[in-house]
Amino acid sequence: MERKTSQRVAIENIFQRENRPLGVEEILKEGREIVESLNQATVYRNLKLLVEKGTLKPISHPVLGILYERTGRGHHHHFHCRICDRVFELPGCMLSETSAAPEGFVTEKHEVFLFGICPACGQQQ
Amino acid sequence: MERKTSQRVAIENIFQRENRPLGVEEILKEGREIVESLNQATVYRNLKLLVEKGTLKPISHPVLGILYERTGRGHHHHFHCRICDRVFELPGCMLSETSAAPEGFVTEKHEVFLFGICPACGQQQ
DNA sequence: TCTTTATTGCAAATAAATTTGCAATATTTG
DNA sequence: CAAATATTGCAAATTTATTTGCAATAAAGA
Repeated sequence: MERKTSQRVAIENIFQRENRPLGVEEILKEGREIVESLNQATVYRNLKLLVEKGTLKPISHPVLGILYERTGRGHHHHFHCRICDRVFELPGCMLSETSAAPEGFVTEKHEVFLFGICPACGQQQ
Repeated sequence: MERKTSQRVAIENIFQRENRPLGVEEILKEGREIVESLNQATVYRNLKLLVEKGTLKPISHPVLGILYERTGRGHHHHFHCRICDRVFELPGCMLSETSAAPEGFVTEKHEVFLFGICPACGQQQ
């Protein structure tokens, strides 16, 4: 049966706390602040389990590569801050799929990636 | 000085003819129909030159990875057909950057990827 | 607490994409 | 046409991301 290890708990907590898509490197870095021995392989293994369990799903970001985000939060877009390099989920959708493509194209789904400066970084300037 | 080899010309012609973003594999496959000896390394080397020259630019597609498209065609979105796996450029933009992100986020640019069925594949069904 | 075994850390192994060394080839210019 | 050298094909080398074998560790239940 599945065991509740400190590293597994740490990884899950990081997703809860950050509440945004995270990459392996980021998870590893933050995870080591909680469990200093945390290894890359452990992160990969737990991410795989969490994806299989349906807790997380991988997304492919055009700049940052593969990130993991929590499932079950409905359609949303992604915002990438060029200052802090964090990605945020933006709930809601301002894109009309029917008018997004010309006549003849049947749009079934879409992904929107926004780039710029997040509120936290904007204030510090 | 730069030489006009058959393989270089072939690669440039493929972009002209297809008029859509292309991946290395696709370029190699089509290129070999023109110059059968065409090698992968040659494709990579020529793509690099064309990018440096400013003729092409790489885009990172969330599903297909890195594709190359011709520069100077203004802002557009990308449509990926799940039947033929081709990517098309959709000129125009139906996304309002100001309303795309909540208060506090400063959006500087964006990328939209649409997924579905292209006109050609839609007709064949 | 003891036993079972899931999980971890580490290093080595894979996988996939891209680059590079080098001899052979082909384009360009005199 | 000959000479100079940019370019190619090929295979090996890199690079980066991810996976795996294995012995050591640590949850969980009896």
